[in-house]
Formats: sequence, structure tokens, C-alpha cells
Amino acid sequence: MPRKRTLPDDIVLERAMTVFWRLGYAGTSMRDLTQATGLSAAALYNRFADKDGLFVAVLRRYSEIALTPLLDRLAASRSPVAAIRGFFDALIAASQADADRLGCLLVNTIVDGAAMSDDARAMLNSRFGELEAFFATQLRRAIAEGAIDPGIDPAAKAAALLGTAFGLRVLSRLRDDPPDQLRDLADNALAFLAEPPPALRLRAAR
Amino acid sequence: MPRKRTLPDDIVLERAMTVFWRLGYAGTSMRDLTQATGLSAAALYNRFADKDGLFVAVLRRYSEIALTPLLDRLAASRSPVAAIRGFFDALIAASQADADRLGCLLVNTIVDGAAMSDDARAMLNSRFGELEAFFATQLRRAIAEGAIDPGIDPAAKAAALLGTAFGLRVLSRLRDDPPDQLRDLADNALAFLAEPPPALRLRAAR
DNA sequence: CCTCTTTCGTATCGACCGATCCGTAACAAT
DNA sequence: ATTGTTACGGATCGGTCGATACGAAAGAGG
Repeated sequence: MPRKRTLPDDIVLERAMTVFWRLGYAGTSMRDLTQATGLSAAALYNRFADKDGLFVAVLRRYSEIALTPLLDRLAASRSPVAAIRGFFDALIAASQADADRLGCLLVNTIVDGAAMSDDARAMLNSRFGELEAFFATQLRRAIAEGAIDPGIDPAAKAAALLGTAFGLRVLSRLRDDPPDQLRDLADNALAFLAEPPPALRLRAAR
Repeated sequence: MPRKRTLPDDIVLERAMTVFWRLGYAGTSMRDLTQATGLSAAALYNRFADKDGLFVAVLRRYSEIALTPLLDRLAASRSPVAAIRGFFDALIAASQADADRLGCLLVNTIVDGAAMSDDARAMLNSRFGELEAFFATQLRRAIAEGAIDPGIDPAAKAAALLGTAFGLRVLSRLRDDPPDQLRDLADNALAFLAEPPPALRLRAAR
């Protein structure tokens, strides 16, 4: 019996996303959000309770668009090493296409002191836990296949890769055009994915 | 002939620093700043023109305290490799001592969309340029001494190390207690500092 | 048609924002 | 002591903040 919504949630969230992304949580006003979405403040409050609720919903939508499909696609890669490399390739490509240097909304939110409600923090822990688990899974697969040094600790390297991804996104916000630097950073962190020496490959194979 | 200032700038800036650090630029109000500093709003405006001027002065003071002396001390290290490793050791130690997980004010400011005035951006580029130059200098020294692979590109690796430092500070903001993970991240990025193979050492020595 | 339920726009709430005005206090030079 | 200059506190500026009250609009069930 209710009245139909004039605009789907997805569209509203994607419009609000551009504002939060550009100005940060505290820097974004409800006026900014009503202008960007085309909805009145009352309509936004009716759907998302308060400003923080809208922000958390935006973070969720962002993950649905930018993170989860990428990880799903990469997880189906031929080789686990290619999956990991592919993730960083995607990060570098995203940074190059990011003319306004907005970086990653989720990474920005980690650092945004004013945005850190409990709900927002839970969302970040969940999403980055997902990413770290992706890394660890691919590393374990690679070890099982004998593609990398079996002495590698998947959990430790997964955390290192997570931190490297953070570094990439922050570095891309600082500089005007650091595509080579992003590549250097990724290559340096991924050097351990090189073929293991023959002796180790034999040990892993038996 | 002017009246004496009741509080030195350094003290005012360090008190204001704690607020900006905790709440971010947009999340900090002048009321927060007057309470933290003990000065009236008029006195703060008299010294620092406006809120952004105060913020940039805080960033400068932060660098004077936290970054420059550390780099000066490390640059006097016995070995350049020890200088680089020492920087990341200091970062990890700072993160461990950072109970509130505030991270680095300069790194936070890179990401803080609302804080990015031209003056603030110039300050960040200057300070992180300083850090990157420190890395490059130490790497060149290490190559000249034959301590690392002479095939290393100092500029490329310096950028990679800068990005690694960013990753460390952001990772330390996300998690409750990731001291081991910070160590893993640093060790992974610094692996290339290991002793070069004998063949390369001979080539560098002649 | 009437009623119930939800969505949305308008108008507005008190609180707080960054910034300024103005009078006074405090010092150095004369 | 008087003058000139700066530092400071209290009061307050217009504007904007996040949030809400209220009623009209819009659809589904009766």
C-alpha cells in the first residue's frame, strides 16, 4: 500500500557517494546530499535514519560495486599468483583513471577521524577482512600448487599485501602522476611471488 | 612595544594538534580549538589568520617534532641500510605506542578531503618529498658502499618505500593490535635490502 | 470510493559554525 | 607618564548545521 519511491536506493547511494568521496564525512552537509541526490532531507532521513546511516549504506554500496565483483572475478583466475597480481593491476588502473585523485572511499574512511562511527568501523573491518582473506586463500593455493616458496606464511603475507594496497591508494592521492611509482611499489611488494628456486620446488613437489 | 603573548606558539600548536589529529580538519570546530588551547577565538585568529592557517601551522609543528629530527638522526647512522630499517622500526614503535590509533597526522591529512587547501597540500608535498629524498640518498649510499644490489633504481625504490610507510600508518589505524602485521609489511617491502649475491658484490667493488 | 500506509517537499527547529567587532590589558619606546 | 602597538576576552555576527513536524501526494486493500 505504500507510495512508490521516486528513486531507487542504488541511484541515491551512488549520487551521495560522489559527495562523501570528494568532501569526506564531516565535510559533507545534508544540503550537499539533497542537491546531489535530488531528494529532500526528509526523504533521505526516512530511508536512512540519519547522516551516519546514509554514509554506511554508501560504503556498502561502494563495496558492492568496486570490491566484491573484482574479488569474485579474480578468484576465478587460472593461477592464484595471477589473481593477486591482477588485484594490484586493477588498483593501479583505477588510480590512473582517477583524475581527481579521490583514492578509495573505504581507505579514505579508515583515516577519516570524523567518519568513524561503530557501524562504519564494522563495515570497514568486514570488507578489508574479505580482501585479506582473498589474499591468504590465493597464497595457500599457490603454495599447494608449488608456484611459490612453501616457506611463506600466508597470513603474514596477506596482511602485508593489505597494507601495500593501502599504501598504493594513499600514494595515488598525494601525487599528480605517479603511475610508475605505483608500479614500483606493487612490484617491490610482490617480489616474493617470483618462481621459487629449483631446490625449493623439488622440496614442495615431493 | 607589543604586549607579551601569554602562551608560546609551540604550545598553542601542540594543543591544537591533538584536536585536529583526533577529529580531522572538518570535524574540528573553533570551539574545540579554544577549549584545547586555552586561548580565545580572537587570539587564535590574530595569530593564525584563519582556521586553515592554524591547521597548516600545526602540520609544520608536527613535522618539526615527529619527522625532521628522526630523519636527521637516522641520516647520521653508521650504515645507510640501518638508516632505512631504523625509519620503519620507528614507525612501528610509534604505532605500538599509539593507543588511540590516531596514525600519522600528515598521512591522515593526505586523505582528508576537507583539509586539502593549497597551503596544506604544499606542506605535505614538501615533507614527504623530504622523506622520499632521505630514502633515495640512503639507497645511493648503500649502492656506493656495495651493501645492496647495484641494479637497484634509488628513485623507484624510494617511492616504493614512501608508499610502504603510508601503508604502515593506515594499517595501524584499522586494526586493534597489528604489531606483527606491521613488521611483516615492513620486512616484505625491505627484503631487497638483503646482502647482494657475491657475484654482484664483486662487480660493485671493482 | 474510502482508508491505511508510506514517501516526499516545505518550512522550520535550536544549536553550532567560522569569523569579526570592540573594549581592555600589557608591554616598549619616548 | 604618555603614546603607540599588539594580544586578548567577551559578545555577537549572519549563515549553516543535522534533524524534525506537518501535511499533501500516491499507491494497495477494502
